[in-house]
Amino acid sequence: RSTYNNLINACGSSGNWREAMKVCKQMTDNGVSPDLVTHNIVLSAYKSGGQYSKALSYFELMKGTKIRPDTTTLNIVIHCLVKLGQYEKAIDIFNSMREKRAECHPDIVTFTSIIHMYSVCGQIENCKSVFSTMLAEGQKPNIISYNALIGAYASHGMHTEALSVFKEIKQNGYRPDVVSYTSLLNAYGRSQQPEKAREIFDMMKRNNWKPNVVSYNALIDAYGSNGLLSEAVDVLREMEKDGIQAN
RNA sequence: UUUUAUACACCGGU
Repeated sequence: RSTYNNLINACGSSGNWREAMKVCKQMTDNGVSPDLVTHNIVLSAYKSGGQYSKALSYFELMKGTKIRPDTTTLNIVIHCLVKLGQYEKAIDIFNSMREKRAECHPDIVTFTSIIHMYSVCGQIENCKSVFSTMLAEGQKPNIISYNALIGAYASHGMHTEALSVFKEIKQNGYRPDVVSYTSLLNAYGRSQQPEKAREIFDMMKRNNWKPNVVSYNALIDAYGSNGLLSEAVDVLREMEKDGIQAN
């Protein structure tokens, strides 16, 4: 079964969900029954292939089996619901997970997904409150959850709030990573402060992080969308000089 | 051992 699971996963995580499903069928044809991990891998295969509705249908089928979903299952389902804009349903699942007698409870991934969801649907205040709820429920944040919060503020140009989360990361003994810096950079780019964006970019380098193609793109965008076209082009050169392939 | 969360741009679809 592990062999099949690995094979399905190999197909699915490379975006090849059709192939993943073929292997899945082959597995049952050969008398090997899927387990919870198989189901999660299949859901994940649909998710990676952008087949969110198919994932939800599969989840419905799964409910008719003896295999109970776990937190990972529900996390994938929430992810798909958010992609489809079905925020209410995502919240329903989240709330049901938070009930005391629930079979599986939210973990750090669940909370991060919900923070991201509120960011996507523009309810930024809720990002912060979900983060606070998470802490109150004894779930320690990690760099990804912090980044989700910075990203939420950044996507709305709320640089002051983004910066305060960035500082909080350090105060709590974590180290901001490339995503943290790039998100903060975006917060400035989207609030018409390209020079501040550049400062963050340079700070990232000084702290021994290698900006990746996303970071460079973000800086180019910070300049470009604020009318500083020659600076934007200069970044492209800087990028080549630093050995980062433009995309 | 295998499954889930966060950053940019562009393009296409509804």
